[in-house]
Amino acid sequence: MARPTVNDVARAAGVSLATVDRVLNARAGVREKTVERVNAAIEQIGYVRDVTAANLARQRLYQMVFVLPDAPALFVDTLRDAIAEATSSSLADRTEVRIITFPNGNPHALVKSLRALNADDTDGVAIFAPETPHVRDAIARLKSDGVPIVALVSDLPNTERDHFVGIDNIAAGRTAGFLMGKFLGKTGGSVMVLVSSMQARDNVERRLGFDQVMAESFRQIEVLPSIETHDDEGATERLVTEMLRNRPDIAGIYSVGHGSRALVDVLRDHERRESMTLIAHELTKITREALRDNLMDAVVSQDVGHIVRSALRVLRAKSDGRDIVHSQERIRIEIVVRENLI
Amino acid sequence: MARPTVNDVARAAGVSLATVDRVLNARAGVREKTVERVNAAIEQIGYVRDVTAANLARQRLYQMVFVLPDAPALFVDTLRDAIAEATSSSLADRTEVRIITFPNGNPHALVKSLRALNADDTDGVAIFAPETPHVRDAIARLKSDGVPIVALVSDLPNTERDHFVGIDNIAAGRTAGFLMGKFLGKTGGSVMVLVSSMQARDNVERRLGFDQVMAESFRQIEVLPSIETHDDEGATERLVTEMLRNRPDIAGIYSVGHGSRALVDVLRDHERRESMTLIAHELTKITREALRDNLMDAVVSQDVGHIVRSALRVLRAKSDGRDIVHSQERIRIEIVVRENLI
DNA sequence: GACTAAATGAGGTACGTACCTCATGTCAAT
DNA sequence: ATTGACATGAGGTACGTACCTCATTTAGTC
Repeated sequence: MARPTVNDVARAAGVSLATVDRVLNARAGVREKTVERVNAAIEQIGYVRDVTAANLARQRLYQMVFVLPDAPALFVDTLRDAIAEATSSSLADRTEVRIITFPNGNPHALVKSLRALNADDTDGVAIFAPETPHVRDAIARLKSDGVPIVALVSDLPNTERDHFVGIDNIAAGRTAGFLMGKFLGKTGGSVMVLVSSMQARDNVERRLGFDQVMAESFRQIEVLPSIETHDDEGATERLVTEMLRNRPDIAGIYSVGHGSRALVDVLRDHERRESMTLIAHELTKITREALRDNLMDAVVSQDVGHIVRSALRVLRAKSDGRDIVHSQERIRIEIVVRENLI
Repeated sequence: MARPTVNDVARAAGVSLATVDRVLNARAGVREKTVERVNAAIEQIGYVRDVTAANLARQRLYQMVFVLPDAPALFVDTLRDAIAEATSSSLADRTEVRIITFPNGNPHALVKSLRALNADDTDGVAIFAPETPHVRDAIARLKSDGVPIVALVSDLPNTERDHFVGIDNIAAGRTAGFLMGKFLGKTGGSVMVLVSSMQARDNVERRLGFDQVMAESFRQIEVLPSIETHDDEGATERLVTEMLRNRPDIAGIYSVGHGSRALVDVLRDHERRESMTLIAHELTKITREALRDNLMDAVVSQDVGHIVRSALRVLRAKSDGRDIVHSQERIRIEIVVRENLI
């Protein structure tokens, strides 16, 4: 009944402890046939390495790095808070977390930061950044150095990142579209769409998914072209105000990007506030208050706590060459309304 | 920089390792003043016990028990699957899981099962059962034996359970009500409500929340009295079929309980299928398919995987007398629609 | 069969903590 | 001053694994 140990493996394989150790830790100097015999024994008696004992013996300290932009969007702050919270309890799993911030929209600064990292003092990197050629190169270098890398929130599919921690943004856009369609109902109307930037992969994908659903299931609703805000709050306020003045047919607003402060500010005291259906992404202080005040109807979000914990789990696993449990690492697309706000 | 150990504490407090050990493990034979000195030193140098090393030394094996009904509702199977999945990886955190099943609606069998448990071979119990006087007594006995207990899915507030792992069911009902109101829109109509049993606390609370929101925000919708199904599929089919025949004003159906198979079966080929708004609880094989097939509009759910993992974490913490991180143990009320189905 | 290189074994220490024993210290009551 | 009770110290072993050294065996080559 008791869990088998390395000594049991040694006995079962008819070799010494030292040989089992060499096999387990992939050290050289063991004949292929012996390796097989040991592995067979491991299989047969169901040995599983005691990771905690191993880490204790190894005096393992995982040194992880999060790379984030200093974008003015509140979502990034939320993410940063989640990292801070994970850090406070990370001591328990021998994980040390550093955060590197790079100026928003400055790929050179980002690349410079990434260049400072190396395999000696970092066991894993989680990156939230747009995919540019420079970033691709920097990631390739880190990978060739043997540093595990995960993309955070926005995927980097054309790089060698080991894993993507975040939601399927097309599906997130589809979800927002479905809700918009259902909420607007038979009457229909037009929908204004605000995106941060058409450079940001997640924004583009959400818009794509939104349009898909609208075309498939809600033909009575007209979706207007995207308005790019570039996270500029002043500009956004002007654009939204003007749009609302000129287009009485607008019945809904879909905020695709990571920040919705300006939009909420405009609408809070607007005369059309009551009749407007508002759907945004990411649960932050702003969207939370807007939901509570019945100003916003739904928020499509992702749990940043999960994202951070998942990123750390995946990086630790990759760093140890272990497999990950995919079902546990799937990040859900959450729908938050006034009533299930926490 | 390195994490302080017991030896550092001993040095800082000016006592021996043995005394620190006595203090840490609450063993007798240490003067009050010395205890204080050691605790001060712990505080000052920021010592945190290495739980993994401690468990290794202690050869700790957490023996946890889940107590579940054999209700025919699919949700219980889903929960059982989640426990099975958690069990497969529980080896890593020295946790052994047993499942005890009791016949649905038979409190005596349940109490008999609980009586068989004792502090010697169980370090924690997670219970999903209705709160009856017998159950209360059984729980009180276990608690007086020093066994940590958490209520699962449905709370047992009048018992001495240490914690409740599950959602706020009033809020869950409110969420369902909000969606129903939004989906039905200005036109309104009547809503049929199906509950498993008015004995089940979670069902009652959901119904309560649903009615609250309807009364507050959607006065144009008439909510009909609850229909009790007692998880009897044949009876449910008859009741629903009849109701739909007699009441052309019904525009929505809210399924409060843990099972929706019969409801889905009736509606799948029903002529009014298209015009009906359907909202149910718990993501199972049945509701999942119904969402996918556009038969159901939304499911208000709770992640059983989280519930199981959270229950185990809480029980381990209680068993060690450690505090729990409440933010991590909060179970979210999830809204699942066709587009964010995983 | 002698030589060499590679493979394996034997045995140790260490990680941070738990838990044990035995010796020695302290203090107050007698 | 002696006794006894209690407090504390010293030092050990153990948990399961990593990693080290050195000796010994084995396999392959000539």
